[in-house]
Amino acid sequence: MPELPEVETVRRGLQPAMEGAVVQRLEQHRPDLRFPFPQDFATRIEGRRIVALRRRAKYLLIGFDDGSVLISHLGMSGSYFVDHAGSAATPGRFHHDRSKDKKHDHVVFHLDGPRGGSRVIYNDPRRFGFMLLTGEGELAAHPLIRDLGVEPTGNALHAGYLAERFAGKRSPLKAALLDQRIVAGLGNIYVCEALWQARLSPRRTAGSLVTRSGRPVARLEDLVQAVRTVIAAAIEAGGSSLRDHRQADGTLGYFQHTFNTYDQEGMPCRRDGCGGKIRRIVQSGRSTYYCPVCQR
DNA sequence: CCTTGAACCTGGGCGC
DNA sequence: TGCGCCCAGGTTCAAG
Repeated sequence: MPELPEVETVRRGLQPAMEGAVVQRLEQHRPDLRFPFPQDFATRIEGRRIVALRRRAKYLLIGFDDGSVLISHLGMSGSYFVDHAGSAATPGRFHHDRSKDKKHDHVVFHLDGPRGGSRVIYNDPRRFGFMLLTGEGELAAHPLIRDLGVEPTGNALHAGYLAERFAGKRSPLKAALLDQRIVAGLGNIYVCEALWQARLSPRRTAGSLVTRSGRPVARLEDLVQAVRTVIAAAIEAGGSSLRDHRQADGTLGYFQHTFNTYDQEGMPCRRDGCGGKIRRIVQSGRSTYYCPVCQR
């Protein structure tokens, strides 16, 4: 589920319920996810007011009034759900569908906010996600945050930057774009989509987009534009809805309806006049989808 | 430094 | 109905 656009969608969904709210009680249903929960997790969170909900790459950052910060990563299957106390229950399918997953509700934040009480539930069947506590002062130097590359949404991502990072790299473009130390927040889906958009082959080496003197080749600009466009469109659409991904308010994201390559093996390429067929290959152990005809 | 592959964990889909 | 296999949005660690 969660690449950058999904995490951003989660952040926006949680913000109204969480910002300004006080954690009355923290409920944990197991001792760990991918890592053990922080020492005295509940004690350190209970009674604290949430002052800010931010995102860096695929990390959700929950800031408290005492300067502590909860770093939350959703792994492959993590999701948050807001249960507004006292609001009219959404009837039917949504509650019904969700109930079967209750055994994977691992953490519940009981909140008392300016707009009344609510529960924020973290669910994660595969438990690749995790939660850690750090301080505002130590955040930038935290090992998980320290080495992250630029956000794909801002001006820091430009052809000159990529040229510098790609120079001399023999690894495939696909792997280079998945490297969180270069561009932070891209994942398997959006890398495939961006490469299709830029007409670049995932198998081409990253270094092939840089001249010997270290300057960006013209097509590197296409790649920058493609990454920006794909990520912006995905955020706009509220994240993708692969399998059971839902926005925090329970509605489904719908970006999946516009995938040009991801999970489209065998389908005709959607580029006008291309006539190619989408192919699936495996690169560094993960599926890559692309059109061998128009992506070069 | 570089790269690939396995590992972590559960669930869904498919072939038999 | 069930079993076994493969696959899945991510990241880390070991080995070559």
